[in-house]
Amino acid sequence: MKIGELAQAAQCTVETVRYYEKEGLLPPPARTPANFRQYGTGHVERLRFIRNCRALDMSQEEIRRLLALADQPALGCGAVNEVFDQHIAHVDERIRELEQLKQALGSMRRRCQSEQAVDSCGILHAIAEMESEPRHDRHTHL
Amino acid sequence: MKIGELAQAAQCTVETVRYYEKEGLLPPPARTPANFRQYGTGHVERLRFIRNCRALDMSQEEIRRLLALADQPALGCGAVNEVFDQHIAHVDERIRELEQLKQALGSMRRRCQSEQAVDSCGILHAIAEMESEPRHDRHTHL
DNA sequence: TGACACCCTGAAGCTACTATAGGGTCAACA
DNA sequence: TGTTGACCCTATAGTAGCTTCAGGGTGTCA
Repeated sequence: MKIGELAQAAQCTVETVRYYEKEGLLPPPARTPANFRQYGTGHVERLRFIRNCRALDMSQEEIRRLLALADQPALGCGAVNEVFDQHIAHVDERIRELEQLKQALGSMRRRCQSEQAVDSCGILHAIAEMESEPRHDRHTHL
Repeated sequence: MKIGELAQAAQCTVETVRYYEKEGLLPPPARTPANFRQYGTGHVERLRFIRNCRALDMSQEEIRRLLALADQPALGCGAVNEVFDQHIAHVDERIRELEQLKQALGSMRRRCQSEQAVDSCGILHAIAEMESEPRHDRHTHL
């Protein structure tokens, strides 16, 4: 099958397919005499796997690890579970961060109930009065 | 004050300061004869405001809107509240998305309790069996 | 005079793609 | 036979919000 069919089978665009090939997630397929990419069912499975991982918000790096593990049938799946558990932990952590953020935003929002001049807007004052802290870099991609 | 002092006052790097200038969030300051940037207290306030907004996970676009509103003291703060409320809504929505994701990941995780060969790993099978859906693009930056 | 901390510009790198430009291939139809 | 249209190709640049790097200049102290 050609790249357009493959893309449709995995519900993504042809650009994404070519991108995954360039990134080494999808192996380069055979070519027709006219230099068109030619794919088989193995490619469909692999691409769908990648897209499903992305739908679960995994990073390219996590997917790369999963694929490498899946490619070695001799292995046990302990390492797979580990990658998965780490991903779940990332999601949990991001939820906690956002819940905290929501609290902070809510209490700032309550400082401006009525419409007033911007100079005396409680929200703008609340922002200005925050303690500037060095930005803690995110350890997740979510 | 020079760029290094300004950066320290707002707990960010000098590169970030120069970046904000290039993006138009921070107005270009005067220069010394040696072409060094020279800042005053107004710059400190504005930079701290920007960094505090970023600490609240606002996008550059949201910050740009807030600054434009704050720069017009004649205005009422209704528009400010609107930007803020929209941001809160973004956070809420992202939390809901991640909660859903967490549910999905949890039920997949339960399909592989014991260590086994990767071929029969419940997690890998669960991923492979997912319905590939076209990716819905995120309407928030979070 | 040298060492060192600080400043300057411009360009490239990060993630996961998307979009664009400028071209080639192939089957069908007039 | 020519041409239209759907598809394919490569290479490059753009997105957000910075960070890092290369290759220089400036200012102060010993």
